[in-house]
Amino acid sequence: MENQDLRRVGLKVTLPRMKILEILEEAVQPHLSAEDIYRILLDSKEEIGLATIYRVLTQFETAGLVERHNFEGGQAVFEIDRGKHHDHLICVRCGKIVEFYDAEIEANQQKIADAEGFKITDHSLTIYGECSSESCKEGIK
Amino acid sequence: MENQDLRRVGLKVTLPRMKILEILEEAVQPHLSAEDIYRILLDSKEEIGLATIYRVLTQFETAGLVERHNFEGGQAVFEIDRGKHHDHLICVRCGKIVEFYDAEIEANQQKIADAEGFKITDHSLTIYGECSSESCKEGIK
DNA sequence: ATGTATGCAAAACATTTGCACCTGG
DNA sequence: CCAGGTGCAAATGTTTTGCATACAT
Repeated sequence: MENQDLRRVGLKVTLPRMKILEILEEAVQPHLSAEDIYRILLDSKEEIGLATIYRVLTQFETAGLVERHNFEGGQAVFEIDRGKHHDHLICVRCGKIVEFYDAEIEANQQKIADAEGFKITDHSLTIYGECSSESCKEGIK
Repeated sequence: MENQDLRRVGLKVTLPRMKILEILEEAVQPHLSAEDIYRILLDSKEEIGLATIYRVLTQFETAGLVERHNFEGGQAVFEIDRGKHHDHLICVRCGKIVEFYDAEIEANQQKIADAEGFKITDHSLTIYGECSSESCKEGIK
């Protein structure tokens, strides 16, 4: 129950926060921009200001509930943090996003950071490419 | 001689372009934002508009002369492309940037993309952490 | 009640664009 | 000369902020 998640991180349980958390948890495509969330809320007749969405997402990020990704293309996207670290493969044509995890890559990153005397706080690996799905090739998107 | 680089990619040799290319090639810290370049030009008494810098950098990127990186923190940074691909390790405290290359990571990325049916066009790996330099620890920056 | 949260509008940024003027080949 | 380049100001798109009002506890 997400109410608990909110209380646990010290945030009051309010309607905007619950709705936004719900959308992030249930989205089919879990990588959403603030604007995406705004549109989804409008579609479900919820009147929540865009400014509130940005504020809430930033609070969620600080609280560790969501991750913010700065992929190419202007808008940041947010994704619920389910505790399983992963990186992303993004199709530059259709926008499809595939998550992946590679233990060897992770290990090598650690090795490199150690060698340079860095204590890792975060890292992001994003591979851009063209996927092979039919709909993408046809440009149907 | 950078005049040749410019001609080679089909750009007229103009003062702004030469100056910007020169700055990118000679900078001690080769990862510069458009604003950084603007400031450097101002310091050397060159009156070049910020809009021109953005236009020129975008042209350079298209021509393959420079790479644009979207690290965290709003501004994109540009780096001259010397043909040697590498990734970045960035200190979140003092901003220090270390470049690295790891053949195993590269190979693993290719393996993952292949497995998902993606043809890689680009990729970016950035590790954020805290470096161990004395000046950084002391917060002198 | 009271400290927080929200909504709105305005501000703040980074980046792009329109347009009149200038310049390199 | 003339296509292309530049400077300036204005436009854009995203994200943040100030402030008065509304809400959770």
